[in-house]
Amino acid sequence: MPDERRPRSVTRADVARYAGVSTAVVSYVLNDGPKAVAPLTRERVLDAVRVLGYRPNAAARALSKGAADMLGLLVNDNRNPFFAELCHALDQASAETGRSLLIVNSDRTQVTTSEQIRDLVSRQIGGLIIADVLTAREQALVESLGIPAVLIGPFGETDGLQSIGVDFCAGTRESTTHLIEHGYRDVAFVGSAARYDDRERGWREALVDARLAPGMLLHVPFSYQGGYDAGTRLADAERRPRAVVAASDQIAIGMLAAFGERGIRVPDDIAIVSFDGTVTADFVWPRLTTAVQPLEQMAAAAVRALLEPSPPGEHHAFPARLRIRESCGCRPGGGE
Amino acid sequence: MPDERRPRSVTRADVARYAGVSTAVVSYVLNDGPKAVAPLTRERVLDAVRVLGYRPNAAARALSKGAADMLGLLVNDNRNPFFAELCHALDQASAETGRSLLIVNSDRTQVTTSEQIRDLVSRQIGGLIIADVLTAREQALVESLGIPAVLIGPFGETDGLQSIGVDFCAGTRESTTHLIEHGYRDVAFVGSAARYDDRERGWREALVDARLAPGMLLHVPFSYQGGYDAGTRLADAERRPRAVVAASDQIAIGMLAAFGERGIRVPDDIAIVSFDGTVTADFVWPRLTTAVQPLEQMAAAAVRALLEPSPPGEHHAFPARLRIRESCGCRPGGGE
DNA sequence: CTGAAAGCGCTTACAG
DNA sequence: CTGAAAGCGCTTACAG
Repeated sequence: MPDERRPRSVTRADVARYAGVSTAVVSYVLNDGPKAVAPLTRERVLDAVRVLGYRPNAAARALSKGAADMLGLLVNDNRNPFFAELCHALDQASAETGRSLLIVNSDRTQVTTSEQIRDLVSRQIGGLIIADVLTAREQALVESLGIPAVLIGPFGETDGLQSIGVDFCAGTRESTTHLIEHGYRDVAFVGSAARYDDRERGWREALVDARLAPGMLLHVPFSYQGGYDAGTRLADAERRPRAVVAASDQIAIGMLAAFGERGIRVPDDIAIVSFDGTVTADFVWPRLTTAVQPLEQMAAAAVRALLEPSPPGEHHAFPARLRIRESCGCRPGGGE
Repeated sequence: MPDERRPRSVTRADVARYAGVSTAVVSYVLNDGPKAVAPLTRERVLDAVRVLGYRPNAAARALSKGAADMLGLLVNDNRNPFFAELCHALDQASAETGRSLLIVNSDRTQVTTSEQIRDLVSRQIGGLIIADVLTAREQALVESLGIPAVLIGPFGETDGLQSIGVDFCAGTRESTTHLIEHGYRDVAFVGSAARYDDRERGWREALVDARLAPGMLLHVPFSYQGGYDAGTRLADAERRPRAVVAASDQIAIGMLAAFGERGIRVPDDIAIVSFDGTVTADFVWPRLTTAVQPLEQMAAAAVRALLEPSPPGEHHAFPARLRIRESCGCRPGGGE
């Protein structure tokens, strides 16, 4: 028996020969076009494919068509729970259109993001999903490359690119109002200093609506550590707020750790609401009341935006939905 | 000005023309081989590349070479924090060899894992990393495809495939022993029923070493929910154990929620150690004492195993390192 | 050290 | 409805 390892894979020509047709016809039936094929011929081809175990070579197809059945995703760090969930949703959504997702983390030191974008494009991706903040230069690069692109995540809207997000302002306003309805008058906010982020504004507006004085405002990175640091500062404040709005679940969880460490009880000593609706928020104690982002819908919209692009600059904001749990002081499932 | 969108990209032929050489020479300099090129010619080519802003077409290259500069990764669910960190490490490791990572989640209902494997291979990936449990059929498929493959994660070793993991038995044995040294005599174990998982054995051996009676044993899925359920059962047990070994951080965190909900204090009422060393373990309260898996090293080893394959069946186990924090009853950073 | 040319496996006008 | 053939942009023996 000759060397059988990595058998030269069967090619379109083999299928054509076996079925007694031209390779063109094989293409037509496999791609359902662009030409019609007689039902009987079609059956013969399909049969040959089955018998031979034929699989098209995606690279050849990509070269020929000038486009691979792949989408690119640029994300800062797929370990961040929110982005991990977003990646997953995007993988699903793009798989539903028969495309694979090439995920690239931009938090790498050896390579610039521009390099990564160029690399993605050289792989003939059909579109680029950006779940990351881009510098003006980088965005200009993306626009000049001429491939469909869409921004997704908490990065606001921008001229020149389509974008998908949620209504952060309304979401935070609602959760802040919820806290106020619990009777807390002194409501702090912990979020990022990013100017594209509307969560701070939502919090502010809710306080104004309720004619409350502005609460304590802390800017930290979007991470457990950021939340932990904020929690520490809140705990040590001369007048500790009675409630706090966290801009993300991660921040809230970091705060929980800082509070736990100091014996500060949530929600009894300080109530918390947060944003995102990641799974982890449901498995800390107390469970987090959080504004849930509809990731599946957002992901589907992002993929759609690549396949049938809208005008650049167009922004689609989905509503967040407040999920009530224990951290705000409610007793869901308790005595309702 | 004519239509400038998506300018026909500059090709190797353009570069060759501009530099006044053949396309072969362009290839030689860009790939550093297989032929040598005169220094001056080389400069001319490099210059042309710069001036024209040339980028090789990866699809053409893949077709020509029969291999894309891509590695495939099959993972059950990239949202699981441990696997999210593993994905990230693998992305880094493969990027370091100039390859992109095509990540595919197998937790999809519309498509079989075998289909996903075939799809990956049709994209001409240079190797397949499997961070997932495979059925015998699926593994046979991988082997028959003849591409380099490696199993990574808590899935043990297997004939026919190279694999990378950590020494679960020793790791758990060490953490269990640590608990015992705290004076706890009644140590439970919460893990999976998987026969490839050696963590249960490590726990058992530590108890035997200490001449302790076997503790309570619970089998649950590797998830927050699994941990939560286990925590509930532990809490409701007629004789609640004094300490528990969790097979993963996620399980431990789920247990923490169940305990928190019932007012059971950790570590005062029940001490916990877990496994994995994910970031989240450091930001719950109490912080988890956990056996850390050296993900970067494991990822690098996995990529290496693809590029210079070892004999199938070969297994490389890395040691886990116990990270002491508060959940076991220690006071790290406290009064040491 | 360099070039002309075949080939990788597809897709798709162009004829019939 | 089907086929012969050019072309996608690379790589790499094969000559010189």
